[in-house]
Amino acid sequence: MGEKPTIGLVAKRAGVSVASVSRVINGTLARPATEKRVRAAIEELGYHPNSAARALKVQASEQICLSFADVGNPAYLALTRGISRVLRDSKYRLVLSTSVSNEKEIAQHLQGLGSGYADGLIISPIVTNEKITGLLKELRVPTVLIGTLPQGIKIDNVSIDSSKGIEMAVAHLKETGRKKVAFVNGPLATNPGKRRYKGFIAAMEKYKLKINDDSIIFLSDFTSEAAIEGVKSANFLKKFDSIICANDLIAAGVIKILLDNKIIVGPDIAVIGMDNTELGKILSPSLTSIDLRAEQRGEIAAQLLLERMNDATLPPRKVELKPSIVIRDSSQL
Amino acid sequence: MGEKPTIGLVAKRAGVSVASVSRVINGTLARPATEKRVRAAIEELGYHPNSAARALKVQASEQICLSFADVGNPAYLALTRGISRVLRDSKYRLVLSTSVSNEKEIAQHLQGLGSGYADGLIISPIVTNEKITGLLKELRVPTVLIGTLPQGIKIDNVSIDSSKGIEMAVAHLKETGRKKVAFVNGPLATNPGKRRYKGFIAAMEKYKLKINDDSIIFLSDFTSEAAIEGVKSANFLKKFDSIICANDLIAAGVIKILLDNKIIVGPDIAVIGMDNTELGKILSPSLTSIDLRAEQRGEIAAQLLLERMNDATLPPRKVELKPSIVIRDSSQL
DNA sequence: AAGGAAACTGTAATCGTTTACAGTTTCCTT
DNA sequence: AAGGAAACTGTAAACGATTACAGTTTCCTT
Repeated sequence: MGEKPTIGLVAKRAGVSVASVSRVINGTLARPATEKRVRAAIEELGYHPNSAARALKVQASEQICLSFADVGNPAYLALTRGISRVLRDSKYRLVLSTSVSNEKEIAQHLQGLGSGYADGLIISPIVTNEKITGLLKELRVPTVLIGTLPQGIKIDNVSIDSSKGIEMAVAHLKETGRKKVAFVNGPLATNPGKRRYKGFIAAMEKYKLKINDDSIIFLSDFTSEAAIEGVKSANFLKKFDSIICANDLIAAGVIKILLDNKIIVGPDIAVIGMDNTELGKILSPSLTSIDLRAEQRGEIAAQLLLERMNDATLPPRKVELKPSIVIRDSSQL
Repeated sequence: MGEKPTIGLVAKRAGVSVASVSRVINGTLARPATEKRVRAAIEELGYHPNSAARALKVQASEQICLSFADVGNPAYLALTRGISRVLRDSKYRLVLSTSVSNEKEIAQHLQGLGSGYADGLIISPIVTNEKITGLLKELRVPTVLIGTLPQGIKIDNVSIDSSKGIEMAVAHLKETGRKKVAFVNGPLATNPGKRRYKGFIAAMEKYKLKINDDSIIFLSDFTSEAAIEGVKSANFLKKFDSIICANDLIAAGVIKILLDNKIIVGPDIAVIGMDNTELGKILSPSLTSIDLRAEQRGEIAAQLLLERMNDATLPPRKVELKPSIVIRDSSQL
C-alpha cells in the first residue's frame, strides 16, 4: 500500500518475470499456476497497470476525444449520451473538449491531437471554413464528423437530413390547412443554419406556399433567449398561422411569447420545433417536433469510429439518417 | 510529414540535444539563438510532444476525471459547464465518466483511477454507501466531491444547502398565504432525495405548516416522466394550494399535469422548482425556482481541485453555497 | 526413458519524454 | 588577457509498460 505498485513489484511478489505478469494482464497465455500467482499478487498489491506507460509502448491512448462548441444545447447532450453509451462497452475513455468556439481554438485543439492523447476524434463543428477544412484534412487520428461534411474531405460522416425534416414540418402544416408559414432560424453563418434555411425554401416551394420578405427570421443563436429577444413582438408573429423553429429551444421561446400574449398555440398559431428533445413532452401545449435523432447520431458516430480505429483501410463512410416528425399538441387545430 | 516527429528528430534538425529541445518546450532556459532554432525545427516538423511519454516521465496525465451518474439532468450539464470553464484556462483535459450508475460500476471506476489516467477527480455520487465511502477513503488521487460528503471522509467538498433552499420555498409560500404545501421529491434512496426530504420537514415545522400523510410524494427518478407517471392525478394535486418540486424537471411535469387539467398555475396552485435551470424561463407560466448554483458549484469544485493538486498539504476544505430563490410567475397569485 | 514438439517463461530492448549531473561556453571583472 | 562565475548544453538514466527472441520446462510419443 505504500508506494504505487508497478509491474516489477507484482512480478517479484509472484516470483515471476515482468513479462509473465504483462502476459496474464493482456493475452493470458500462461500456465494456470503462474496465472494464479500473478493474479493473487495483483490483488494483494492492488495493482493497476499504468496507462501512460502502456500508452507509450503500444502507441495508443485508449481515449476518444469529443469536441463540439457548446454544452448548453440539449441536442448535444443527447449526442454525448449516445456516444458514451457505445463507449462504455469498449475500452475507450471519453475526453470532452468543449472549448472550441472560435477558429483559433479549433485549430489549436485539432493540432493538439498531434500529441496523441486520443486515438480517435468525434467532432461536430458548428461552422466550417477553409482553415478548419484544411486542418481536418491533415488530421492523423481517425475521425468522424457529425454534421455537414465539407467538400473534398474523406472522413467518416454521420448526418441528418434536416432539409427533409423541415419538409416534413411544412407538409404537416400544409395538410392541416396552414398557409402562412414563418421560419425562425439560428444564425445563417452556421452549418445547421444554412442547411435549415435551404431546406425551408425548398420545402415551401415544393408545397407551393408563399415566402414573404419577413417569413424568415435569423436569430443570433439557437437558444430560447435569442428567440425571445430576436422575435420582436407577438404582433409580428400574428401575421402567420404557423411557425417552424430551428430547434426546440427556439420553439420554447416562441411559444412563451405567444402564450404571454394570449395567443392559443395550436389552434391560433401552430409551432413546430426541431430535435425532439425532452423539452417537447414537458411544454404545454406539448411540442410537435422534428426528431433529428441526436442520440442515434452519437451512437452511430461512435460505432463508425470504433470500426475505423480497428481498420484504417475502410473507405470513408457516410451515414445520413432520416428524421421523423413527432406530432403533439402545438400544431393541432 | 512522413513519420510522426519525435523530440529526437527535432533535436537533430535544430542541431542541438534532446535536452535542449525539452527545455525550450518547458521551462525555456535557453540561449535565444538555440531557442529560435528549436522553435523553427518544431514548426517545420509540426512537432507535438507525445503526451503519454511526458505523462510517464513526470507522473502526471494532465487530465481530470469528472464522474456522475446521469448525463440527462440539466443540473449536471450546468455543473459540467462550470468545470470546463475553469479547466479551459488550465493545462488539464476533462475526461468524462458517466458510466457510474450502480455500485459495481462506481467501484470499478474508482479503482480504475489507480492506472493514473487522471491527476484529479471530481465526483458527484447520487448515492453513497459504505462500500463507496470506503473506496473514496482509499483514493490516491486528489478528489473533490460535489454533494453530501459522507461522514469521516477527509476530502474537499462543495455542496449546496438544499434544506435552506426548501426553507426559502416554504417561506415564500407562507408569505404569499399558501397553507397546504405538497412536496414532490425524487427517490429517498438518493443523497439529494434524503436531504431535500429532511429540509422539507424542518421547514414546514419552522413555519408551522401541517404535513399530512400524503403531502410528500417520492418519485422513481428526478425526471419529468417520473413526475407525470408518479403523480397519479390532478385531483390529487388539487388537495394542495402549492407544490414544491425537487427539481425543475419534476416541476415541469407537475405543471403539465396541472395545465392539462385546466388548473391555473400560480393563482390556483403555486409550483416551485429547484435548480433554476434554463427551463424555468421557458416554461409558461415561468417557473419560480430555487437556484442551487450548479454552475458555480462546478467552478468552485474545479478551482478547489486545481489548488489541491498544486498543494497536497492543504487541509480538506468544505464550501457550502447558499441557494437563492428566483421568483417568477408560477408562484404568483 | 529418451527424444522432440509444444507450451511456457525470462532477458533485455524499446516507446518518447524529462532531468540530474557533468561538461562546455560566455561574459564579466580585474 | 586571465580567471572565475554564471549561463547554457549534452549525455545518459530514468519513468513503467510490452514484446521479440531465446531459453527453459512440460508433456507426449515411442
